[in-house]
Amino acid sequence: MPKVGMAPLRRKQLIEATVTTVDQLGLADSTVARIAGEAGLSTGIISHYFGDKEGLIFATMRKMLRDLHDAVASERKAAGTPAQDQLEAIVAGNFDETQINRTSSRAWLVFWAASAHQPKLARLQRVNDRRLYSNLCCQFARVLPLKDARVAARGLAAMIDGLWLRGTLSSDEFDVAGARAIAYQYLHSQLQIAG
Amino acid sequence: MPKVGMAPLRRKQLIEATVTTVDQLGLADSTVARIAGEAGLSTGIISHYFGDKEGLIFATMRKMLRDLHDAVASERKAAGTPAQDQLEAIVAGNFDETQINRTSSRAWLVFWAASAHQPKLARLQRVNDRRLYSNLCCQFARVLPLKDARVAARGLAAMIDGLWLRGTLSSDEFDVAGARAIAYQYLHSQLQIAG
Amino acid sequence: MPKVGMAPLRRKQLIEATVTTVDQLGLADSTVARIAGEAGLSTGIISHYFGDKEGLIFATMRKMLRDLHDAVASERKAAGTPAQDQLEAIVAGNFDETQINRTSSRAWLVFWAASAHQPKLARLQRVNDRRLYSNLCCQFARVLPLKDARVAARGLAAMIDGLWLRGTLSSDEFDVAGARAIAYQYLHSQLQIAG
Amino acid sequence: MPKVGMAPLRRKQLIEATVTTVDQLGLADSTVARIAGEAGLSTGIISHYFGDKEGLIFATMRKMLRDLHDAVASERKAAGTPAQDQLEAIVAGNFDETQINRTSSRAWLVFWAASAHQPKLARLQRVNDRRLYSNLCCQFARVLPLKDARVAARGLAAMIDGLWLRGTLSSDEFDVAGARAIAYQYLHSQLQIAG
DNA sequence: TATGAATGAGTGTTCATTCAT
DNA sequence: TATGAATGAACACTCATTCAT
Repeated sequence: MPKVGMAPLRRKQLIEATVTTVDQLGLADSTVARIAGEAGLSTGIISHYFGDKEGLIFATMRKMLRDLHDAVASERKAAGTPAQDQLEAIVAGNFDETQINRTSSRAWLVFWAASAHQPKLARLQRVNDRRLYSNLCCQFARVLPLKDARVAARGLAAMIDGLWLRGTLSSDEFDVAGARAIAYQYLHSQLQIAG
Repeated sequence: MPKVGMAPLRRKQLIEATVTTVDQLGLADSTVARIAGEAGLSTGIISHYFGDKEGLIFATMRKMLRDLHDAVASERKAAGTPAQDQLEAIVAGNFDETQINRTSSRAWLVFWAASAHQPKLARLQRVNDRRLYSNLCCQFARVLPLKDARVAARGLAAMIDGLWLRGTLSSDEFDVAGARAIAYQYLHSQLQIAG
Repeated sequence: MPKVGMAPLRRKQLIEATVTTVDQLGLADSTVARIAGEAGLSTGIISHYFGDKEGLIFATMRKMLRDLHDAVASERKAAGTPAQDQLEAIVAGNFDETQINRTSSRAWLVFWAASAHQPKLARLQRVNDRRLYSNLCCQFARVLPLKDARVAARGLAAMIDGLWLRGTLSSDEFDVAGARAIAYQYLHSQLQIAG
Repeated sequence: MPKVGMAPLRRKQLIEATVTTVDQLGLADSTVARIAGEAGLSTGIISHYFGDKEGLIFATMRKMLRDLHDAVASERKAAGTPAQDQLEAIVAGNFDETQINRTSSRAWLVFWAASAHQPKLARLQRVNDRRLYSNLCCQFARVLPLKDARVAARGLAAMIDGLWLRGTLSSDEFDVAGARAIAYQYLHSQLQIAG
């Protein structure tokens, strides 16, 4: 008799195996056989649950975006309501441990690059970009003129992504505290324009 | 005697075809046949001049780094000697037209991601990272205490890369002027700490 | 569950197809596509069962050595215990129908030549050479002084291989009876040294 | 002005480079580029002097046969006229230093195997086989009934080839003296049948 | 629900050959 | 006479996908 309710478990297993494999080998060398092997399952299972490899990659990137969203939401919930608190929470969420660990961040980089040539991934990535910008913009607009808020949002978004990118590509350990400090400093300098 | 002196021309042709193809199709779909076809040459020529595909990719990334270096060097030569002028020149060089055009910048992104799993590319990319940081640090150190200079350099490097990354991934045209303004503003805010 | 227990059948099919193809075309023209086609299978199956072409060639040579060993063992089992009987059985085994038919013997020649430049094949071939020599030496030593036994063994081994080689390269049908007679005559002449 | 009379020199250079390369790499890995490189010449030169690769291989095998013929002829000339002297000279010629050195003998083996699937090489090899047999037969027939002479010739030819084959494939140094002794012993045993 | 044997199109690479010089 | 740049067909091998079980 077939086991029932395996679907969510299998999907989770396969997505985690994909992140791990992509981190270790890159997207080009992440064959379905290796991903399935990493999950301790057979190759056929992937088409069973995700249609094809592209579907698995898509689901994996979507899951990572959801995790990032959750990390930010969690920080914001815990923070105070003032604009500065909320902005700091967004920064903190983006540098959350779940986001900047080696495995995740290298997978992120790979998916970003892939999104340049895969419309479906590009759509996901763009939603994410826009959300970060619009979240920042919203908060800055509470205390800055809209024009300044937009610039500040763009600058802080770039700062976050840039710190993350350089941290990921660096051979050294990601200096999270330093990165956060730099982002906060920028954030505060933008808020002081208001004062 | 056979045609002589073709080597530099052929190498240039093939490297340019690689950038074009990588921009259009991504690294995964940039087969040697397509690159050679883009260059109007045969597949065999690639191994003739670059050994194998990896050699061609490596040479292409190195050429892009050289171009970036040239763009920065050119801006710095044209700028005044004060730290602020030199720092602005470094920013300007990184947002030079040759660097932020769609073709180049998408190829850049692809190579960055690839460097995460190809040691040879990683070395090139790391040299580049370090050079940007060290150039910035050097100039900041002329007017800031070393500790502050380091933070400012890390922040500005991240800002440059972040603006570039978001501009590249965005579906809209790269707003160079806006990006430069944001970077300059950050740069100036860091210098004012000194004053 | 997928079809199971196909492995031994497929391996057998592919090895036989290899012998056939090597006989007909030589090793250089025995492409994996042709071997797979001869077996009525696809090219991918070769790497599935043998890793790569080299693995298939190795397995094929090993199988041929096993067949030769079996032919000799079978003759020796059927023969009497005296040294002369055993020696004749060894000769007979080497000229067994399974060994001197056109297909096998031409494949043998090809593998011998290939073993000169492929260490793995060389090892197989050397084990075979040594076994023939040591089997002969053992039996001769029962009735001859060791020194004479060694010479006789080397001579008879050479005679067997030489007759086989010339029979294979000849354009005429292999005259097995004649070859066996010449080998027996040499064998008897060596044994008479004892008497 | 073009150099004249280079043809014989170039042909010699290329043939020697072919023997060397075939010994070191085998026929499959002896590309025209490597052979030409070994000779210190360019690839184009081969088609210039030999038409194509096949022509070079053919010329090389023919040269080796000529060398063998010369070695035997030289020994026979130096030997007495009696049948036994002539037969011993034929054996000696076949085990001449020029024939059993590692380079030559491994090239021989390769060409033998190749002749199984290349009609042009097969013709050369067959002429050689027949010549050895017929030379032996001729001499044996001077002292033995024709029927016995034929058997003796076939046996001695096989003995010579077999000793050579096993000496070549062996990992140890070729024991020429031992090989010659075994061949002489067989030769003498055949002649004694007459007495 | 899950397997993994089997496929065959697609890839990077090699190499004999050609030919302008 | 001699070169070596250039070609493109042929090759071994990989891998996403299918499907009988």
